[in-house]
Amino acid sequence: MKAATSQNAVAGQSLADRLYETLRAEIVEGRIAAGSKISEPELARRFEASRGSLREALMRLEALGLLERRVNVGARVVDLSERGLLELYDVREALEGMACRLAATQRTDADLAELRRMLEHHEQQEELRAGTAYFQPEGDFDFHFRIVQASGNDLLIDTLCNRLYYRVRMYRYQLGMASPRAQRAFREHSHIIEAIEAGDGDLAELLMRRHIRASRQNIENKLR
Amino acid sequence: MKAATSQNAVAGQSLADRLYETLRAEIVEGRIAAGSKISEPELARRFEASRGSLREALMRLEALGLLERRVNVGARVVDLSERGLLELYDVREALEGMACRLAATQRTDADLAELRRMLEHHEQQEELRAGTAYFQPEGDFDFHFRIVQASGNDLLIDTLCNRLYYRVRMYRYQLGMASPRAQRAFREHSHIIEAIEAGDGDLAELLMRRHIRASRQNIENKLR
DNA sequence: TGGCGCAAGATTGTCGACAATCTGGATGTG
DNA sequence: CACATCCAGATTGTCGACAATCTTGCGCCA
Repeated sequence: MKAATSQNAVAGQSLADRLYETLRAEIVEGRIAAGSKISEPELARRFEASRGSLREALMRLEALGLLERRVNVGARVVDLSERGLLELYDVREALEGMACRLAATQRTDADLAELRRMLEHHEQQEELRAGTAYFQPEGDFDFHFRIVQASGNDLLIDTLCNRLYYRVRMYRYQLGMASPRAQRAFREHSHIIEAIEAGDGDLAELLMRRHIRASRQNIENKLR
Repeated sequence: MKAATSQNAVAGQSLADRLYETLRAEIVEGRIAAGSKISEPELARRFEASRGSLREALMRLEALGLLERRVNVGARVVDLSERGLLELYDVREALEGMACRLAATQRTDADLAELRRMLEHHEQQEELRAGTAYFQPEGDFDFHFRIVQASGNDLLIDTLCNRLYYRVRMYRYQLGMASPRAQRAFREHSHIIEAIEAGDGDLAELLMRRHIRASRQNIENKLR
């Protein structure tokens, strides 16, 4: 093993990789404001990297849909909008519905056991927090995340977990969309697992789509 | 207006943009073989560009899902597989189904007129080619393409028309999946348009999903 | 003879500099 | 006073070179 040449070197990761991950987190969490302009020289100085490596990171962020770049003008962080959030829900409804359908027939026993374990964990947390509790967003999302991975469709997994995932988190962080539908969401998750366990793809898809549509409706009501 | 500095300069396009588009076409059409390794120095010499600009094009191709890159190893064109093709159909079924549902309520009159025009055009072509005809792939895809754009959901449009589009075309070119379901596909398209015109989102989605699933089934039968 | 280690060549990652282009403010004119 | 023009500064796009890493083929040893 060689010693790391830079301070934060990780095996199998390039400098551009680390810049990409760091910037991604800063954009998702709003430390770099939505809609703000990105200055390549400024960021390069801040991270003590060359503009080339930084540009590689920026291009990956553009591919993720977190940045928009225009030739000879530069990059801007995407704007968050009510419309964009609702669009995200429609795409999730379609893709996670399909993921759920596939998971009903493609899941392994390990997938199912893991889903049950997560559900139990959520139930305990809910009991602790009693009535004031809201479904912690990360836990909810992990649940969805896990179902997608049980679908066995690599393209679907990549699209949801690598492409849309960070956009969802960005909206949650910055528009604070923690859905306060604790018991209801818990029951819906529970029914979805049952359908998956029964191998009923039609029902599993239907339930997941309803679940996501209910979230969307909940947001829509809040917004007006 | 300034004179172009390079031979093929286009306004509002960078060199990396052009390399990206050229390479994308070569990969989609199989001129650069699926699964083959990409040599940065070789391609840079071939296009008389620097490695930097070429690398930018390669990174965009990676974001498109046409290349896979590993750190310190290089880039390879993705492999085409039966499994990958079927995965693509499942994702399309979910997304185009949703696009169809949205188009039923979001379409403009211009969208509808354009869809009808395309359908008529297809009908004429089919009459000309009589029985031996097969539904020309590009025409079929343009139809799907147009419906997606009528959905009004920018995220959905981008995902299907910028991300998955080229992967679909790559499979069509290289595995030659021209579906020989001419009359049937034509009738299905016709019914889809009617559902969209009637504003019946449920039906429009159902019909589109059946349509795509039938294509998938057709491919699946052929493969065994 | 088969397998391991090592060195040479080639490839990828990173960097700093130069050229082309855009942005914003000052200036002049109707 | 409004508007078009132009210039200066800054930013982005492109390039060639150097350093780090991987691959390949050879030699050596059990």
